[in-house]
Amino acid sequence: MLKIYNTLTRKIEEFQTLEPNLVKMYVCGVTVYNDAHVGHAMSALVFDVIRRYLEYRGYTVKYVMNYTDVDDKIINRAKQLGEDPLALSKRYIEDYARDLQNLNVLPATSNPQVSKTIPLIIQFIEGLIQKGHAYAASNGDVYFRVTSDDDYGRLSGRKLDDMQAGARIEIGEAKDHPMDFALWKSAKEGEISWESPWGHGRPGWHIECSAMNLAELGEQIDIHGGGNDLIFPHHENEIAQSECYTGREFSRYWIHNGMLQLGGEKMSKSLGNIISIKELLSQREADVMRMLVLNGTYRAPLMFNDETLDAAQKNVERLKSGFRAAPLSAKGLAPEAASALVSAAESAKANFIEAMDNDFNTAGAVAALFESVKAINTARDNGATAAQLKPAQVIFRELANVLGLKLEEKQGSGDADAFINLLIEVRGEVRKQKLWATSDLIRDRLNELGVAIEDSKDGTTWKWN
RNA sequence: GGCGUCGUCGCCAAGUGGUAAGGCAAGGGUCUGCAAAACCCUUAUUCGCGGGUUCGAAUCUCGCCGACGCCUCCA
Repeated sequence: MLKIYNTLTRKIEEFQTLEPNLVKMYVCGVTVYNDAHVGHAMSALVFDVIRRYLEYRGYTVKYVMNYTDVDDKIINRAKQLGEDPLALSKRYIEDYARDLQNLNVLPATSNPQVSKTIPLIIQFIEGLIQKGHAYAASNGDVYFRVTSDDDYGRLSGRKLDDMQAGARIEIGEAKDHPMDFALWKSAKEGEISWESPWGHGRPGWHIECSAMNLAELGEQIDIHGGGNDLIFPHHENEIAQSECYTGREFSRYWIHNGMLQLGGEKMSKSLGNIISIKELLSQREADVMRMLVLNGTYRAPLMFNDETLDAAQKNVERLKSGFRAAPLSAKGLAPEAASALVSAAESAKANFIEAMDNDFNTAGAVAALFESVKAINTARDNGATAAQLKPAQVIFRELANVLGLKLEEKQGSGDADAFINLLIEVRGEVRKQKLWATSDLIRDRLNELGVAIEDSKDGTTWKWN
């Protein structure tokens, strides 16, 4: 039985879907005006693993991740670059999609965009006004009336009275209540805008997600995800809008990932301490970033630095060792030992599922993977043939896939293989003659070129580092 | 100040009332000409501190200390 921590109730709850075997899941995507950073990667990876696991458990997952392509920051950046805002956001949408692909994140079922949801957003706002939950101000803005929603503050655990102290009203805003938030913003001169009953303008941030949710998944969804920095005000406001509009419970489960910590601080655009996904992937395999995330708790802050990345890289290397081939000359395992290997793999699988069922305990799941590796490597050391390793490796691969780990040995171009094999062969001859200095020279020089040599009783093998 | 998360081996980290998973690092060993890789063994009587509940607590409860996040755009 899958159990999930629900931010809304602050409890671990049994997971039950609205419709049998179908999970409707919405995850807040990014505002596309710049390169996505490793913090975005963490969030994307967390929800990718959740999605993969739900599918592994037999659910069909409708996975929606939006792009915010209309926003102040986009408009400002476009102005700076002298570019059309929608052209700019289109570039970064394509860019982010590539980043996600490079991180081995499965594509969403759909990626709605604000700019393509405007009519529904307007309709949504009109509905809220009709029901008395929103009002058009004199300046052309439309605001949500927070006092009209008795439940306002329920996700973040805040009371309206407590919130007022910190709230501030920007100059030019015409709110009835300081916490009222914009559903529609009137356009400034020369800004991108759409025609609406309230004049030219564009949607506020929060209404976009409510509208795209409705468009893609309907009135009620199973899981809403995002970073925990979105709990307030973004998700709070989404709940207010959606539930006031439809009169029904919006999302059953709210899942929030913790923030990536860079040098002890949260990484964010406003702090400027950013490492882009592209920078990271130019130095590390996608599996390394994924392992970093998997080895922690998705809800907790995650330390991102060279040390934690190195540790993650070693974990990845170790897991890869489980897929190494058996030597051709392997003499084979006794039947009991071979079946013990299969039981070990199946037991690891059971532990894996148990861990993942417990609020996606990926660290526990990774530990189960290490169990598999150990069993496989021990069997190989004891002389298991390729055929005997196979069943355990198949299970191991299945579990690695659920976590989205590729665990591929690095491939060279292929062109060099013949020459490397030749050098290995020559080295073999030299070793027969006990010319160790020459043999070690070849090994060292190949190592410098990224080729790792491994001698064993059964001959010499090599791989790219 | 308000809301929330969290403090477990040198480091990362699981554990959700029944007597401390896993990885890295470290030490010893097997294999090897020597390495590397892999394998085997060792490494927390103890879970921030102090009370309480219980036959029994890292796990529940109270207090304290400390870290972090949100309360303004943010994954």
